[in-house]
Amino acid sequence: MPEQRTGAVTLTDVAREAGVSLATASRAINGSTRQVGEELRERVLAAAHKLNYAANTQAQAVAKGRTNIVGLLVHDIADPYFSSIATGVIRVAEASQMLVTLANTERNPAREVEHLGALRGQHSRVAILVGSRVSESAEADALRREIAAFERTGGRVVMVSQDLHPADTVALENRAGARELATELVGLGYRHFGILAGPGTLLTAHDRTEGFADGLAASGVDLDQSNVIHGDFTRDGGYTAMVQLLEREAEVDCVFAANDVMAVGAMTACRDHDVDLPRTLGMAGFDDITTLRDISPSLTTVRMPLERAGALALQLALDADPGDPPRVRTLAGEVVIRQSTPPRSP
Amino acid sequence: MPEQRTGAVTLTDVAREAGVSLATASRAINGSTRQVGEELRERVLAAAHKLNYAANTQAQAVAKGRTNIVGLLVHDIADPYFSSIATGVIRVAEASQMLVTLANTERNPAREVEHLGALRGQHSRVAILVGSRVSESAEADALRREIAAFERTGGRVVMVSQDLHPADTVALENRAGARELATELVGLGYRHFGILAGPGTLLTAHDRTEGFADGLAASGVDLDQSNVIHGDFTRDGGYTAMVQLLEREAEVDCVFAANDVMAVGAMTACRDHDVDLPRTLGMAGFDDITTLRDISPSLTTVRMPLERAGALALQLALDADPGDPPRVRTLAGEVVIRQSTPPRSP
DNA sequence: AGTAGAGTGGAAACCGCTTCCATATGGATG
DNA sequence: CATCCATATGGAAGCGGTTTCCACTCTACT
Repeated sequence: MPEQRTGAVTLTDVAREAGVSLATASRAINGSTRQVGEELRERVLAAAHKLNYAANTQAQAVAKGRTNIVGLLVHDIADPYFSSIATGVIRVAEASQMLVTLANTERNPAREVEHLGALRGQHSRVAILVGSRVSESAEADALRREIAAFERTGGRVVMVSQDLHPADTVALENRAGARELATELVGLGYRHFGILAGPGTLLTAHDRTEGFADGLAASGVDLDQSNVIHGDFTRDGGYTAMVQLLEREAEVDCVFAANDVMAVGAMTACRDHDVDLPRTLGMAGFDDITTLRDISPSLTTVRMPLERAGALALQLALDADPGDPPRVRTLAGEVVIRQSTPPRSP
Repeated sequence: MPEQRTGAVTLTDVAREAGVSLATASRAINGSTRQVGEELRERVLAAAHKLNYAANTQAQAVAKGRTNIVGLLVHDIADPYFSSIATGVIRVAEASQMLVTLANTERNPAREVEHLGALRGQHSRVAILVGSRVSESAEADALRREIAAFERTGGRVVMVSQDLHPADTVALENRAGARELATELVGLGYRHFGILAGPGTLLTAHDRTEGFADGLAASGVDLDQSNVIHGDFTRDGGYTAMVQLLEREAEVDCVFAANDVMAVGAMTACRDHDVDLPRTLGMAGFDDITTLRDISPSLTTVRMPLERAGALALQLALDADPGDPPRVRTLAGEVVIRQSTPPRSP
């Protein structure tokens, strides 16, 4: 019986069982450039299997100076936007034998910085930060410092959002998508728009709102700024903002919500207030989250390849050698017209 | 300039900067039973802050023989059932300074075992396995072995599902909830039921289906077994099963789906086939996932405290000392009648 | 004054693994 | 047959921390 501190089977146990040195056991099991003779290799593997050996990854990490950990920071994993992206990350991670550690930042930039520090302590090889950047520069500076510290340890940071940090980035084309959506909606006959804009400080929300406004302007449609309602970038935020918009009793024939989650909340608000969607009011969102498949009326939106964005983020980091300059991949959206915005005859 | 292998700031750097020994620096920063003099402690902390030191958690883990990692194994993080539970786990983990590593098992018991082995290699202090157990005993045996191996390393396993392994368990009361739901639906006037049952091998699906059938029997209502359709425990599975049920053209006035995700898919199938919910057909689900807030007609279901189940799972593990006998907490559901099952006059 | 005891600091051992380096072995070469 | 080189194996030195053990100082008590 091997002496036990933790009760775990160690490589020493395996080596003893197989009657070889520690070094040989290590080489046989976890591979290396060095060759191990056929017979010994098999003896070691048999011993490992017999003892049900699982290598201590922490010890490996300390010895090798690097890990197979990818840290994933999302605003809220229960939000389908983030869980789709996470799915993409996880898929690639599994294929590359990497472990994913997950944290919710709850849309708080300070927590994001804090968690990134934790990932640095963990010596994560990759950190993926998903979600909109903010416009406040104090937060951005703190993040920039922490990114630098993280990369100094040999890790790679990837942002899935706006391209404004010196790190690999999967940029989602918010402005162009929103702009195109606006154009199409005008083409369908809508003229009087309300916007559920999300928080002004979130760049994603801001870009989408601006892109949409641009599109309207380019089509010669006026936007009444007082019909632009700010609120949280969440389902509840959408609900609340929609209620506010309804209370204004403004003449609006179509509402654009800066993301689908808000749009879905807004649709429920409409239902609760006996607004007949889509007859009296058009509605459009952004992202094409999977939830939409079961929402009725089906929601017009801009489809973003979310799962792909997550997968791409990790691939970007894994392909890079440490020290390589940051790379940026831009993913475009595609407007999808559905039942929630039937053609209007003005 | 400290000599650099990885470029990371190490405790040695901090100690040198503060002019103290490694031991003192360790005691000052990461705490211990030992006291460190006020002046030295402050010098060390100042040095750590100045160098932006982040302790190498891998090295700590190796030295201490344990980690602050909780491994979370879910079937599919993009499924709101699992992401709600995950949210609960993450919340408690953050409060306890633990890191969460996440893996999707894709409803594959073999992958579950494999991942649990990986968590053992990671020396996770806690492993939380979320999701239905299966009835095949070969898989169950493999899992049992791996659980034993995991606990031998000092870790704690928690199941969120059925209580049939020697591990801490948060058991969700599927049978009673489904039974009560059946009773209430009969009370509302429904008599001819269809069931979208999920896979027969998944115990959760099985328990809910049986509980529901029990409830019908107790209320003196017959269930036509040919109206029990099996399918995947997913949104698509619900959609497909519902289509099959519709094609049978059986006389059914209410459908029970074994979980909400299936029910939501089934509702969409109904819409696509011009079935007028809830006028011509009642529909009920199970779980009360958050998505339901925005589904119309609102869905009758059995509310399970999912986020709480996740939180409880981790608490259970953290409260326990290694070697304590497994504890079981049972969480009951609560029937919630909504628009999808209006009263019927038979 | 002498000594026990508490409190504080540093040296060194250790955690489990990888990897550098030295050594032994065998075959090819002269 | 002696020499050289390539290669497999083992010994031992790290990796970055924690913790034990010991030395030392300072107080309190007889």
